[in-house]
Amino acid sequence: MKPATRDRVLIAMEQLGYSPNLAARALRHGRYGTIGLLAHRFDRTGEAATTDAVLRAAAENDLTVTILTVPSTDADGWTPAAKRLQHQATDGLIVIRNELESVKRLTFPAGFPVVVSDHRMEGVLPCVVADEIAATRAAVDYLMDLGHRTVHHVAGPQDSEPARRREIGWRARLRERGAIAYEPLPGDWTAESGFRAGRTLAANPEVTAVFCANDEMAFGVLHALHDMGRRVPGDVSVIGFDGIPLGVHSYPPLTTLKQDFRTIGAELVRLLVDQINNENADHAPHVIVPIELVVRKSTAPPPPAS
Amino acid sequence: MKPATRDRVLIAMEQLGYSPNLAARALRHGRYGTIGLLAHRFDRTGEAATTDAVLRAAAENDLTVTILTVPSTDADGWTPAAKRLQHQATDGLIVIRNELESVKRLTFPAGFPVVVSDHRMEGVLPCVVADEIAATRAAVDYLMDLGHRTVHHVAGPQDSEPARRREIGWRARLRERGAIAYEPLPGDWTAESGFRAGRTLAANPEVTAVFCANDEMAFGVLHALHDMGRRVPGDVSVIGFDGIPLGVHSYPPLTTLKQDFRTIGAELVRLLVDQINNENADHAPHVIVPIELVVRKSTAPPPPAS
DNA sequence: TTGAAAGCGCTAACAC
DNA sequence: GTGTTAGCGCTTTCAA
Repeated sequence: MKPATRDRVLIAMEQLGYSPNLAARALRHGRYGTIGLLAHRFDRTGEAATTDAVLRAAAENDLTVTILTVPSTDADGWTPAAKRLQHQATDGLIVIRNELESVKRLTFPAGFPVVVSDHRMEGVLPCVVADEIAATRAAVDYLMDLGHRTVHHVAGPQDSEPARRREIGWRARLRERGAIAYEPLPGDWTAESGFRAGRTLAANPEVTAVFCANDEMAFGVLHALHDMGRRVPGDVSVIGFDGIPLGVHSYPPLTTLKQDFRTIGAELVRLLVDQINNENADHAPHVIVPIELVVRKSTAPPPPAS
Repeated sequence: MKPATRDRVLIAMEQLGYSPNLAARALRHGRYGTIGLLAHRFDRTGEAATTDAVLRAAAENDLTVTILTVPSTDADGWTPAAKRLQHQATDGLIVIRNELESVKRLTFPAGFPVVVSDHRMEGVLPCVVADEIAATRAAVDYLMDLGHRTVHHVAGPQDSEPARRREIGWRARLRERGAIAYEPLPGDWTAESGFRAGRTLAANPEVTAVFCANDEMAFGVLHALHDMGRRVPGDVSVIGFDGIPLGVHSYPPLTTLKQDFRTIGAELVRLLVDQINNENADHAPHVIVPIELVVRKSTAPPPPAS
């Protein structure tokens, strides 16, 4: 076909407002050019950052992303959602943020491409995870090397696997170094829960270092510490987790364990595309993305008195 | 058909891993059961919160949401993206966060359902917008009633319509009340840009009140103010915009203009569904969502010396 | 009540 | 190179 003819057709398409019918194309092709993204909420750090990264990576692969939120954390919420999504027009599914044991309950049709960001699926499903154990070790080491005798912990919700791993890594490292691991304070990822935990911590003069399972809770802890007249980092050091942008401008700027969400998103998409194309030699590949300790101003050696 | 038979079929479907082919159904039906969401990025406050709300509302309407990010703010980025999305398998499109005049350039096939969150499309396309003018008036009134002689402004990017409206509202109200509107400091929504503006403001002893076009920049301003030894709210009052959750736990907790993202998302979906069903009597309905002034601890009367 | 057939819009294969 | 046709999997209509 002559280029000129081609152009004329394109122009005619434009004028008539014609565009190919995607449903028909998908029907013929057996592919939708769309991947599903299953998560809990999209207005929180981890989900939002990962979603953004997945969207970018998908765009580079000429894939559209269809999103399905899951109403509640409770186990029953997941399976119907997964069902619905797998019955949607998608070529595969990315599951992020897995609370509880819901993931184990997810059953997919044999051969339906799925990628998960959950440690518990190692070897079962392809997964991409952050190296949370190494990160918490680094945090504990950093604080103890500064001279702190132990590190207190504000934990995430108990039904969250990432929260569990952060707690496990923290406890294990303290034990290895012969420090006492005091019972962690319960949190639920929100700054509000961090604030409550912070009030308890602020009232305890023994506390010189606090490791929070995410940055939002660290914000709450900082707030409580200020409210109760304890100085950061003079009296108490605080370290967060995730590396949210606002952490650069908290008061004081927050030392944190920064996740590489861009890489996580890119790897999730890569693994899924491999599966869709049947290009994965490995049955259940497992990518570990490192986490970086970013030292800012909320951490310092403990006060001399202590 | 007997209920028992029905159950047996359902069980067989389950066992065989059968699920209806959505592409075929969509082809037959002429509907996809999917709406498109067009935006810029999803890891920032406004986008993320609105996205989350749209997702919830869509779920309630048994609609799936397909997302397309737009690589850059620049005008050229939008039209191809919109094209791609309108060529996607969607029954309609929600466009959020419209930078520049890109929206005007968006042309859709006649009758393609679209909802926009942009003031400039009033009367042209159905739109849902926040009442930013009223909000900025409230902010200026609140600060001046506290005794401040004027209010400085850290603006958002000039190519953003919301940023422009916030600036216009602020300037107009100051004029109405006979106060001087000093040249606003430029920002780009990031805390980093707020930090830079904050350093300039902190160096000017005349400054007693600062209105920031979003909360993230307010965080940066607070940081700069602290760094340079100015007290908040003792020396300088700071007010933000959006009402992000972390604003409750900044230091000090941030007075802000809180947007009702949930309502915005719900209305966007409602208007779109109306269009898809041809139920809109009004050609280009226009919903205005109010913004609430939330007073926390970053604002107070000016210091007596001033 | 049950079954058969046509057709949605596209593309790949095949015949001209 | 150009034109025609069959069929993807579903739903709806019409016939038995």
